[in-house]
Amino acid sequence: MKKTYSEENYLKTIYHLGKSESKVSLKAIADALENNPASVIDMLRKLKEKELITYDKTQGAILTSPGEIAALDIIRKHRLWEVFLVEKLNYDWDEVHHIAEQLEHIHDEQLAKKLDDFLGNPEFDPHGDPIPASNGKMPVYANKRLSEFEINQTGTVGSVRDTSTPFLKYLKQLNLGLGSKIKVLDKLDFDQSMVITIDDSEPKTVSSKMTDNILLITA
Amino acid sequence: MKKTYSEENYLKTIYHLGKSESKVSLKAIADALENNPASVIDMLRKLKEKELITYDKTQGAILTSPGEIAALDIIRKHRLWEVFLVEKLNYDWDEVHHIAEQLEHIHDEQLAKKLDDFLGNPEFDPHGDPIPASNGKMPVYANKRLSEFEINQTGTVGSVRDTSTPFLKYLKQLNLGLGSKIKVLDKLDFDQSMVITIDDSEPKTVSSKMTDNILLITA
DNA sequence: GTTGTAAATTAGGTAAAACTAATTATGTAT
DNA sequence: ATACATAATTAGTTTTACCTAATTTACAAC
Ligand SMILES: [Mn+2]
Ligand SMILES: [Mn+2]
Ligand SMILES: [Mn+2]
Ligand SMILES: [Mn+2]
Repeated sequence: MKKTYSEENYLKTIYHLGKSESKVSLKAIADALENNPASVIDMLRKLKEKELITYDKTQGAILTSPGEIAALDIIRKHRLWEVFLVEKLNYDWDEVHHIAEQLEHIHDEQLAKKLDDFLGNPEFDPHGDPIPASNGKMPVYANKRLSEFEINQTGTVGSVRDTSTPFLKYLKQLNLGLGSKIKVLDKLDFDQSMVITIDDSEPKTVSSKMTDNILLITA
Repeated sequence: MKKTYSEENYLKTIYHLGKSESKVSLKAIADALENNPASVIDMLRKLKEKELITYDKTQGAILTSPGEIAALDIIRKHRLWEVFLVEKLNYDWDEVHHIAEQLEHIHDEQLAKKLDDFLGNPEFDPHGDPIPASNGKMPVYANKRLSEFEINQTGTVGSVRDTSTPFLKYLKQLNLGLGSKIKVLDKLDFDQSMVITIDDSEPKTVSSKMTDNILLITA
């Protein structure tokens, strides 16, 4: 049962939203895909018809088992291609998302496996996100947000939750990348902003919006 | 002016047909794309509107300069991806065409150049077809059909004109590949079939349909 | 020059995936 | 309980890229 480009994007989005929110509402999907709610309900009915999701207004959208397998397959391909673009073609990590967004939809039975082998079976993509294995299993890794750190706690950057170009550009400018050592010097009560050091350089102040999107491996 | 997947396929097809036939008729395009003539005329008008081709029933379709640049860009990407699939992912040469058919439509300013560099700036794809440079220039190479050879003439296989899976499988079975040395032992007048040796092995008889699709470098 | 066939063209229609503009349902605040 | 705001849904429309079924044009054979 082959899926269209658009169906694949919906499944992927529902999967991602399901990880953070307890209910995947029609509105949330519409926002994530920047589509009109009227378009979204059409597609949700189509996916329901194909038994890739269940949907009703109170429960929201939930992937069925085949739906989740399909979503993980797209995510796997997306992240493998990102590794390829960065490791082999020398792209910067902030340039690859929109290309992987296209490459993830290439259909071929053997492609993901061959690409995976060629890349040396990487476990994480250039943003630190885990690459699902072909059986859908995810490696576990960085999981604590910088925003949840206490004063004086240290950790190593393992992943970023926002992969938009502006955010990644901002991190580059801060000299912050995967593997950077972070220490929290201070935490301001009134807006949750933090003063941190990155690899022991001069202290910098960062907003809660920033610290919420950095995941670390605790020391 | 970005192009759709479908527009790109039409431009590519018109380019290829223009190399072999003097007039690219609507019918020829319809056959090549396995589309209905009524669909083809719609698209030809759209491409004409965008000034990527000229078209009228007597002249047929002709690429304008921007149209040819676009076509060569798709062909370049197609052939570079085929090299990648064969050289890096270990696909066989008969498996890659339909994947390249998808990959050629990935849009990114830097991608073709980065891929080209990564592959070591190859001049020919796995089927021996020349890869246009970014300026549209084609390397020249194998150009004589086996069907045009005389008795006792020899040559080296440099390219195949038909890249369909059945044809390539047939060649594999004959033990014929790029670089194979061919000698013509006999040519049958009544159906133009030939008796040849491949790398000096036992003589084999091949049809004119086959010899028409093999291009050689003459010794 | 009539006739037959193939090629080109017209007219109208469909499916996918989006949209806008109402309308209805739901939940929260007063 | 009422009112307001937000979410969900309906109805109808658009664009792209196809289609089928006529119809018209071109051209070759006789
Ligand atoms: Mn990404
Ligand atoms: Mn996508
Ligand atoms: Mn090919
Ligand atoms: Mn194509």
